Amino acid sequence: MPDLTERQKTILMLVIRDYIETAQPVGSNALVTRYHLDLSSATVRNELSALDEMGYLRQPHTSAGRIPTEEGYRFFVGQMMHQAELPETVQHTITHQFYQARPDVDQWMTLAASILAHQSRGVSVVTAPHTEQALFKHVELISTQGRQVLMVMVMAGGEVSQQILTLAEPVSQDKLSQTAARLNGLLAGLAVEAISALPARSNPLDQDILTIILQDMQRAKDSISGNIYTDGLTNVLAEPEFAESDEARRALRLFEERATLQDLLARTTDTSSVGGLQVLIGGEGRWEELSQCSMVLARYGVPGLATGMLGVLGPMRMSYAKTIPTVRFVAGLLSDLVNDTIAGE
Amino acid sequence: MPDLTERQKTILMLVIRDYIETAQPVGSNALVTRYHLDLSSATVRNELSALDEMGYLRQPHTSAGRIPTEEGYRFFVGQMMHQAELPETVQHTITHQFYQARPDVDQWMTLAASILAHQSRGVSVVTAPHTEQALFKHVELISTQGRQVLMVMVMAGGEVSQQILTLAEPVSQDKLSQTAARLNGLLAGLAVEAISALPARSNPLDQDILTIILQDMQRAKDSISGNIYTDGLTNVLAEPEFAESDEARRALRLFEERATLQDLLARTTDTSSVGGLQVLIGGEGRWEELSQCSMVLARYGVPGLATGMLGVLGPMRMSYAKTIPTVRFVAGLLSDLVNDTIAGE
DNA sequence: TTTAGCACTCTCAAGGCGAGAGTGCTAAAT
DNA sequence: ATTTAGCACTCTCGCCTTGAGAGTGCTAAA
Repeated sequence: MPDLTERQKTILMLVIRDYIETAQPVGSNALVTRYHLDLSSATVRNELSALDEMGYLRQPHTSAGRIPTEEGYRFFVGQMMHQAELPETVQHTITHQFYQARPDVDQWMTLAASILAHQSRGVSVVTAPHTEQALFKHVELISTQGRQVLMVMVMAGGEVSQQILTLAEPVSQDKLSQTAARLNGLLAGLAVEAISALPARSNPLDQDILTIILQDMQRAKDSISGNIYTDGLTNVLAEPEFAESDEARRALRLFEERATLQDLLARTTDTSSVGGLQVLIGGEGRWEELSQCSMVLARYGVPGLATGMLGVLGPMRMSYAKTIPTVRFVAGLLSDLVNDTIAGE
Repeated sequence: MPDLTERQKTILMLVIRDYIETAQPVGSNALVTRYHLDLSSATVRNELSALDEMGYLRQPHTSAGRIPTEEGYRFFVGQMMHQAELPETVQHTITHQFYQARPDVDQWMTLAASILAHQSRGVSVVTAPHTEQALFKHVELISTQGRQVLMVMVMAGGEVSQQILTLAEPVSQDKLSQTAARLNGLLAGLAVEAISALPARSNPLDQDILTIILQDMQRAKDSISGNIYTDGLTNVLAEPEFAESDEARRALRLFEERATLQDLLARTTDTSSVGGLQVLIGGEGRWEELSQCSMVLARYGVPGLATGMLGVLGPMRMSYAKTIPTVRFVAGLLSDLVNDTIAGE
């Protein structure tokens, strides 16, 4: 990271911008003619050589143009990170789509994934907002048929978990309602730890349901509460660097295996950093499968209460100039929505 | 469809089986040596020529081996359709996995999709069981915060729809519970038509909720109630015929656009045909995107009450011998599960 | 410090060539 | 009337060569 001269900076930025557009190695001649530089190609050549030596650029082979290294991309992203803003018209379109959708977490997530994928031409991933505390709020027990009972549990923050239980013997709806009422009175506002510390209930039905509730809350707390929404998986196949599709397969498989993906998302951003973007370039050595890819990730929501993740995966030469502001904007939008839902008003 | 001699049939079957394995055009010589036929290559050549003329086989170019036409695949599938059975050990493994999963429709669907994709090495698609009648069963209204209310509606058959509503002004949980109780009494067991025929309610809150319920039920009736589960999207990228990935992209895109996929599923199998398999070869002229693909589809569930679809997409030379029995078996399994859930006991 | 000039390197597309695989046809064999 | 052997023919595929083009690094002059 020795200091670059202003001229080196601009040249580096131009090379990367050009390569992102064309996917072709860019040479000194192309650079000076295409961007009307007030320099000769020879001068540019010297600078390129310097940037090469400093590790920002490299040549796929001798006597080809330069392409960015991971370090180069990092510089590029660092430069543009703060300046880029989404055009107002696009902002309006996106906002509009959210207000038109049904007010339902599932819809929002799907929509967010769709918008991210379309805007960035990459693969999008969104996780539902997830309560860290897992505070009990309300439970309902609805008899469906015979011994089958539908349990719907709501946690503070609006997270919902539903499940079908099979009881040992049929129980009337009345009795179920009473049980639910008792539990609601008992558990309202409690966290997992508080609930598991409670003494066992005398009523066996109450105790059974309580156990299930505890399990569900634990699960809600541990995992990125299940659903991961993705979209645009085919976009990446259109990119020339994935034409032989072998690299593409490895990256896409990562997106199919939810467990690995969860791990990646969990490790990447800690839950306190809402608002900040993270750009992961080339897997950062930790994810073999992503060695050819980049990800732009952000956390949204209300820290400490309910947060989720969203991001975009693309080739390393993805259009950061478009992806970064889009991710940032959608993250902000989702944060607002979560805020509204939690605040109520 | 002129009649084939026995010898022609066996040769045709062998050619197709071989091509499915190797993805290479198969010639007369390879055929007779690899399968120890008691014939000379010249004889086989004559038969191949005949099968070619009848439209079951074709040559990619003069003086290459033969590959099956769509008609050929249809013959192949027709022959094996009835004989193929899944090995018992595999049956047990699959059954076991279902009994280990949580008893939850969402889990079942995910699992079914995963199993289908792994077994067939293709792309799987599963839709949740879907009530055709949409009979109201129960509604719950749970105040979450301020004017936000969580509505959970259960329909006969166990289909659940949940939604967050924003009321014009805050309403207490007591009042919500009363409203829910009133509506439950009023609507229990009614179908959409009966509900929309009801006179307007005097209580404005009741009327509002009623409207929402009606919307939800209508939506549940119309669409394949939302979720479509897929898995194994990357499998298809491993197939040699999709190496240049352009064909693959078109097919996969179909799977990403849920609307189109729903349309395809809806048109393909009518809801009465539970149990029967459908094999769609080469898009059958109706789906341009699938011109290089085949799909094995089945409907599961209880006809008239709750049915869903499941299937596998693969290259036209997919392993039907494995895919068909797998799809059939999983369809049967899901039917049983739906049956259990509905019957209660 | 910048630039012009030049020799050098490397890729990439196009063309040529030979091997190999497979066919269709004809004539002999069963 | 089938089946088979033999043979000429066709087409692909991999390999090589070749020439054009793009781009570099170096040196020496501005």
